[in-house]
Amino acid sequence: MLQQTQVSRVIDFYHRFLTRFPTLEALAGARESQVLARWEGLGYYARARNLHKLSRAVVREGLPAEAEQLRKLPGIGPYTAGAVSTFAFERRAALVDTNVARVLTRVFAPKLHPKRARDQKAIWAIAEAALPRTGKAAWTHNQALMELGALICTARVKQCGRCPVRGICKSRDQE
DNA sequence: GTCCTGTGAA
DNA sequence: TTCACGGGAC
Repeated sequence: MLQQTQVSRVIDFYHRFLTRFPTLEALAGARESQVLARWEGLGYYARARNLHKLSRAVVREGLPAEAEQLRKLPGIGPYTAGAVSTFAFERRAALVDTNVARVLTRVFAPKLHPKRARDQKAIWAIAEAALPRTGKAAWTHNQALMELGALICTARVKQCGRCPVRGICKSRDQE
């Protein structure tokens, strides 16, 4: 649900969705039309169809922990694969969403453009290089990167004065 | 108009 | 590599 969709918009849909489909088995057993009905208004309906397909695959074969394996599931791209691997399994996996891409480019590589397709490889390379040694530390590191992007290093009004990494940031506001 | 915890198809 | 896909907030 969070793919290209703000957290504040997802929360209500998320709770209503889980009330209707409390388990993966419940979701897998539902008709696609029922799943789409609960998605109505959220947009990007391919996500609902993919999630439904995914539930059936995972009920059958289980949920892998490695990003490379997660990638094979419908609707799971590079970002979600990394997010599930690190947040659900505490693996040492990199993740780049729109927030992280913005934070990493601002801090380490101001010449890269976070939205530009041809810069994505370089941004992922930075994300890999910035990863701490252990999976547990990676969990915290990735959470911190995303929170920094969501709360401080935001797209419109960045709050450099409150930023914990302003000392090493290559895009910090001059005071 | 830009942005949001992107992905799959062309 | 580029593009369509939703909808709401700013």
